[in-house]
Amino acid sequence: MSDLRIAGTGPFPRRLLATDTEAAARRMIGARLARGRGAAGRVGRIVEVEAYIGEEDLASHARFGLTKRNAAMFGPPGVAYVYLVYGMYQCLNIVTEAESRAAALLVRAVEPIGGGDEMREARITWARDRACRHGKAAEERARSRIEALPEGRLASGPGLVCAAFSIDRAADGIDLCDPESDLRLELADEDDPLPVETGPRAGIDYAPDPWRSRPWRFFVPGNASVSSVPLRSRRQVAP
DNA sequence: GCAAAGATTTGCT
DNA sequence: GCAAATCTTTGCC
Repeated sequence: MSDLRIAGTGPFPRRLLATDTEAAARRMIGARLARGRGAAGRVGRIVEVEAYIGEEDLASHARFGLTKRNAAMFGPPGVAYVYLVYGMYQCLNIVTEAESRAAALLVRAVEPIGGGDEMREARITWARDRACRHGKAAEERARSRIEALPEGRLASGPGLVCAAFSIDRAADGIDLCDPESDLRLELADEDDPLPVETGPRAGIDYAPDPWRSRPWRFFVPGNASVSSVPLRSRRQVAP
């Protein structure tokens, strides 16, 4: 396989994100997420996203209106919205639609195409920083588990994308459409279009219908890097 | 001020 | 299949 880290496809045009979010989601499948440049650069194809559209979307962080945490969602398109979930995982979103309209795409899975070794190192570093509280044995278990992972599973979940690309809250608000940015988006390879399927979003059982059922998860069917999603509700309602 | 839950992942039963 | 880990934000007193 050739080194695609140098053969870039060009910066991702902001106007493709300023439109309605469902259209942007389809364009984002196959687009590249890039961190750094040259020999230490990391690049992958986005193969799974979820759309969160407007303050009226009761599954979205924007449902409470503008807050300190979600401020980036209310900003211009092409900017990163990064948040902490469950106290330990960071999630990367790409802001869409016009400024003041709160909408974004959650990047749920990336297929590595360059810099897989660097992603693996970043995953191990991330796990070590967390496992250090649980002793050396836990640290060692995590390291050997990550070393055994197939390259395609290094960024197959929203928290894992951020671990593999070293993304944290410091990246909140940065411009992903700026080609000079260390963390940035690039166009999809036109010669290699990917099929797109849709389904309901994951982990939003707290939201009422119709939001819970909206088919706003977009993914490449059969792609090995797509995240494994819980198949049903994990909490049962008391009788 | 304080309790509760969350756009997740991992490990154990 | 289920619960723990871990901390910010929200919602209510």
